[in-house]
Amino acid sequence: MRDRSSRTSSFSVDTVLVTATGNELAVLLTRTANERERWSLPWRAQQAGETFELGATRAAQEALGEAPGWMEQIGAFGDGKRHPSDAEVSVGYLVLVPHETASPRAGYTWFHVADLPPLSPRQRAMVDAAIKTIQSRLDQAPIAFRLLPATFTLSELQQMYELLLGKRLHKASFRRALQAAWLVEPTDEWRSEGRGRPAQLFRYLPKKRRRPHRGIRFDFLYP
Amino acid sequence: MRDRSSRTSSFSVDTVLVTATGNELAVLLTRTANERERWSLPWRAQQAGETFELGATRAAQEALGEAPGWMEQIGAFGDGKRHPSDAEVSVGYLVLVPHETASPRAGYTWFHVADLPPLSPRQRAMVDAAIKTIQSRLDQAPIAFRLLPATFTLSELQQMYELLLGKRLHKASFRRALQAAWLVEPTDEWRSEGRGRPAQLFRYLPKKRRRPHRGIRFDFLYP
DNA sequence: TGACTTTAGTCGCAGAAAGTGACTAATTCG
DNA sequence: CGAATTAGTCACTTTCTGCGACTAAAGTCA
Repeated sequence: MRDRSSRTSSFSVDTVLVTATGNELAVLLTRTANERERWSLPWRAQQAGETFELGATRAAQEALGEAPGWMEQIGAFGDGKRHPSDAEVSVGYLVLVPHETASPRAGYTWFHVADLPPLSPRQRAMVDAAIKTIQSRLDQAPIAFRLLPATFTLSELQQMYELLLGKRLHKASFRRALQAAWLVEPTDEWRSEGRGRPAQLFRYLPKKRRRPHRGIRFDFLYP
Repeated sequence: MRDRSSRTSSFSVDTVLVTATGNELAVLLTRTANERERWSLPWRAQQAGETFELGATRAAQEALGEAPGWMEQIGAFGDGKRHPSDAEVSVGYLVLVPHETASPRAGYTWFHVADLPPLSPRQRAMVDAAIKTIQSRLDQAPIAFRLLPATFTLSELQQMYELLLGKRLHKASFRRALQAAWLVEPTDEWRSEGRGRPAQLFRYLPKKRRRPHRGIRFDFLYP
């Protein structure tokens, strides 16, 4: 009855693993085995009866050696564009990796997003969609915290936001907004980073109460 | 070799057509032909070499008789959940339909989102994702305008936002925010709707210049 | 006709939030 | 010790939002 049980399915799950290195975003790539000199996102042929999430988790785990902390589907990609597999359709996942745990297995390399090698057109579209997703969900999901270690200084957090937003932020304003949102709680640890006054370490505080936020925002990004 | 060549491909494109009727959102459904008494989203088996967008456009066109004005992919759905077709994967599209042009062809019926008939689990998930997409992108894409006719009064626009946001808005604040965003321009037409002072008609003004909007918003929706 | 109702559209104030520069605090370097 | 460096806070100004009260232009009804 199911006449394709012997073949793998005709679609793949691809992962865009993103981390932040210093002052740039980076994406994890691996060399394609069969094709000519090319790089590829970590991907996986979808197994029957396996959820997309599980497939993406496995692909990420294979690349990093550990399970990712945060994942979100960024859509289905196909449209005849080429892909390392012969899959008709690829489901893309954005995976955020804290820099501290960003030690890939052999064969995987981080590339700055501004300086990516050629990818298959379909995977290139996925990377672009992933970056767009990061920026558009920055104020709706704890993205910045998933790119930082479990504890961090407020300066590190601010730098992360500046990287993701692509603009400088004022220190006092940043901290005031952070306080109002109840997003972090202080630990009793401090870190001395060479020069200057030591900084207190904070951790992410998942929000219980939601602010019924004021106003209407007509901040259209599209024309 | 391709032992299913007589069949259509193993994935479908499904459309969640949404309109706003008075004070509720509605989704367009059609009866399934083969299965027992059930309703279904308009869907289409994906043709080789056809983009998802084109497939979604065709499905929408078949249901409405005209091309949709705005569309956005809401993701890939599968995970073993049942679907009217035997497709392993379905790509979902959100399609917005202005109420004025919302006259479906025979066999298609609008259902209020609060009162949907049973759907296949996969399509039910798509509808939920579509509604979520509408609300989360309300300030990033001209969603409200795609649910209204080409010209509209500001009161109609405000009612649309109130419907989509699920809360009342203050008239003066709404209009002030609207002015600041340069989203609409007045026409020289007025509409007298029975009682009361006639209202000026406005049209959507696609934005050229983007405001570099102030501040950081930590308005996390998720915990 | 003229008071009353209904809807459209605007004004201005009070209070909240964001932009900003200057300040204090704690550490390392020389 | 003083200069340099980074962390953290304060206070003032500007901008934005909530909101009530106002004017404007139509219909309704006695």
